[in-house]
Amino acid sequence: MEPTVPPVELKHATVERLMHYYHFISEQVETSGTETVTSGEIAKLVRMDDTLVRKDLAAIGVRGLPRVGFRCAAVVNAIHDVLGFGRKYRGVIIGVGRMGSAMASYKGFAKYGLEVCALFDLDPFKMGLVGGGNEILPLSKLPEVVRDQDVSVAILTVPAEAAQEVADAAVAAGVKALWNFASTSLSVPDGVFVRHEHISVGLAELSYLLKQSSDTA
Amino acid sequence: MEPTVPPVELKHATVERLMHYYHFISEQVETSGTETVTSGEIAKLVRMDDTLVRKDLAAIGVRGLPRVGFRCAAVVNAIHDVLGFGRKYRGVIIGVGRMGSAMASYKGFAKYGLEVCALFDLDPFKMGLVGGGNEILPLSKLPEVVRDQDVSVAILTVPAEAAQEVADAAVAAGVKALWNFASTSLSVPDGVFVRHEHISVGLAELSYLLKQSSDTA
DNA sequence: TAGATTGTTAATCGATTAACAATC
DNA sequence: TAGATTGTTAATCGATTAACAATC
Repeated sequence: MEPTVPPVELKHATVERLMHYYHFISEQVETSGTETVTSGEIAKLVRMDDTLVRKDLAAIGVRGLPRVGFRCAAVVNAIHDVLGFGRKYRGVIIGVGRMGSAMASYKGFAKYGLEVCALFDLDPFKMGLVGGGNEILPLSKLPEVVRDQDVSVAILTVPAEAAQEVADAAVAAGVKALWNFASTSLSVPDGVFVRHEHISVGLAELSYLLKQSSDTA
Repeated sequence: MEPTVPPVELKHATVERLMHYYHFISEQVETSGTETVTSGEIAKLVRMDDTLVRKDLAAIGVRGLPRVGFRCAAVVNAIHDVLGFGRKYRGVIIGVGRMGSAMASYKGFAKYGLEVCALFDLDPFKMGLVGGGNEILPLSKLPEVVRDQDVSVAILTVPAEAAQEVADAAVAAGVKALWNFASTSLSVPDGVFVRHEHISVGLAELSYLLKQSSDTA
């Protein structure tokens, strides 16, 4: 039996838009139990053109019905499948400071397939402490854990100064992707994916926005 | 005296790229003390075309020198000025759970002009506790604080279910921008800026990436 | 049926890249 | 001077939007 979802190559921006639809439609279904949604409705709420919504949905193989729209469940399932939320993959958190601790006890990762299976820190005084059900290990154990538990992702919540060093260790240990929460650039070999979650980009946008509005005012 | 930096309207993507240059050049200066940098060098490290780098720098009024490149200090200062990092503005954190606590004690906001001046929570048992030097207040105090301390930004670190309600309260209290860390969409009136810091978008990208690479393998 | 909404092709728009003269 | 690098115009590319026939 063929999969309902065709193989697709999605752009970064498309993934972001799909997540937007995903949230929006899931919320709609939860709160008002709607069965169907039109591209126009989605477009209005996410403030974009309805054609683009239809294009995006067509790209992931969802078909709508004229006069009716799209089945909410079909859209949500298609996004779920295309983005691979049903697959399980494992990650480790490196750097158990405030941010790392918060991440370690966050329960929302599993919904998208990510299981955090170990915590690491550079500080020897933290060894053995427990966060979110996992013991904190020394970085020297990283290669072993990555290999034995088939870890794909290293979540970096270390200070900016330590980020490159830790990234190198994670890459050497064999992770396929880095999820970087440190405010710094990282250089990694080709083939390793890096997702930067720079809080400073958000800050920059806010700062710029407020400057603009005060300039205009 | 005219400002050295012309008034500019920057796109979201441009702000993001500028931050990338900003980090990269600052790091270079710190570690190797370089005085100048060429568009080609920047381009290589941030993996884009050098023409685009020159366009971006031209847009914020930085001029380079043929055969030499751009003065690092000039670039960093121009970005600093255009994005308004020198201006002070105030924010409040609403929702002092793990994430909110981590944010409350984060020292990196000031570098970009943001000062966190108050914490709020819905939980009456948290009232009076202190995080990052600020006492936790009930949400009922929000309008007063926003007015008296000229608060521009509300940082939302509440659970997704509470996000819309809290957003409404913040907008009613008069903030100009919301910085949303809850995994949910928000609807706000026109004129209020929302920056979503959806961790689930990052998760979606990782999930999709790992799915793709396992499909190809 | 009539009409709203889809799916898709064509047109537009903007962003990126190529090319190259100007310049230090 | 020779040549590397800038600044900028022109060309390309891709993404968004408009238009509209197909369809339920």
